[in-house]
Amino acid sequence: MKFYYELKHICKQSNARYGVLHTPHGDVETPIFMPVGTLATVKTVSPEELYAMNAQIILSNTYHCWLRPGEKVIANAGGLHGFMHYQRPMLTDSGGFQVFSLAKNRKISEEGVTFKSHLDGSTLFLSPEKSIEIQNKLGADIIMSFDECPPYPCDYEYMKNSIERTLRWAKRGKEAHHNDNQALFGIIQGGEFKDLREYSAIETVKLDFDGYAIGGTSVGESKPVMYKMIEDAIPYIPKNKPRYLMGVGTPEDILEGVLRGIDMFDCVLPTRIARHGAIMTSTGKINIRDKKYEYDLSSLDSQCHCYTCQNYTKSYLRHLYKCDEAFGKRLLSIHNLHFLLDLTAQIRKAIQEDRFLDFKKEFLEKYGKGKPTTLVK
RNA sequence: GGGAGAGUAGCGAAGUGGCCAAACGCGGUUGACUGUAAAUCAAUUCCUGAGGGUUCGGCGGUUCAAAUCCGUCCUCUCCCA
Repeated sequence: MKFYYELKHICKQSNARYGVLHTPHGDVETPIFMPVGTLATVKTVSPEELYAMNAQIILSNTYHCWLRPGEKVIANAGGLHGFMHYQRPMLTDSGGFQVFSLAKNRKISEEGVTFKSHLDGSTLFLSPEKSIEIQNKLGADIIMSFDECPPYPCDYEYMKNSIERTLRWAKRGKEAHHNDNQALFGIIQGGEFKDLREYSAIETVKLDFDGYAIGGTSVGESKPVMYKMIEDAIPYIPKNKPRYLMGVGTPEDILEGVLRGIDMFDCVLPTRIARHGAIMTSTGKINIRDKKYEYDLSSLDSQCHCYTCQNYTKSYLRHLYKCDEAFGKRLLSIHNLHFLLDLTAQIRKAIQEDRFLDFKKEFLEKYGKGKPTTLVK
């Protein structure tokens, strides 16, 4: 079954859209948050737990799976789905983010990127073709074009050269992609430069991908800059294609993204900060380590229906955290993931009922730190 | 009864005349984390009116200066009887 996106409804109050991604492993309702499972695992959480929290699609990563265990091992097990015992839709990132996050260990050339392995120092070469080839073997439903995620801040000339090269890489990757069961998304870059964002968007769309991502976000820029990056690119992305804001994020950023017409989000934040004791709740972020929860027999969030909140107290979760128990990290990860998944579920409902703006306002008022919300349209 | 050794901040443990309010680790208290080199990193941790004040088992001494040297007492550990 071939991938396609179905736009179902645009909220009458904003650009927020409700739609469905049809993939070989099932449908995904959008807007959606995608938990990140870099090394073929959403850290500490089982597939069954992901199903239970209604995760519809998760991410994995080309670079990391390429290094360990290697794409051959994964292909041998029937791709990521078989390997991980996970049967819902999946997306793999191309390794483009590692061009940013592992910048100290890599060198970019026209041909591709030479990495010095962060594991053993060996020299590795990732090209657009190689990234696609690996992703073909990993077998995710959606794969990403190999790009350079440029640093922030970044000067204009560097950014211009970078996006031109990323466009050439996008073309090469598309030509190397020969699996009709996998959708291929292009990635729009351009940093904070409006003209470069627009140019990158226009040229990437010309290559005709199954969906479009906005990249180079959440790399240190301020929130207004990030929101502007979205606004600069969105008008050039066809309405009948899904839009994916890469590496985002926080509840506020997801709401701001949806407001501007984003359909897909992914972020390590919920799982990472859970392992570090930080918890997202309907009334704001808390840290379970804090002493004030020592005797607190309430759940993390009275509004939450996740497994953790149904069964465990803050007092107990604090104990697990302070003892560095793996079960604590798992329970906190389940909660944070559930929180963002539930947020996107509420968002979808609000959009269908043409009250997304009202929902956004109500949510942020309760969540606190309700940053200034720019109204669009 | 005889002999040897040891007592340092919440705990462990450096320091053995001035550079010591005292390394370091743990523990405690907080903060950060946005396509995961992150079960990580950072701050803080004697009291304080922030000027200082009171500390290194207790007390007394030597010295310009003591956690560090001397005397004495207390406590603990080990060995011999």
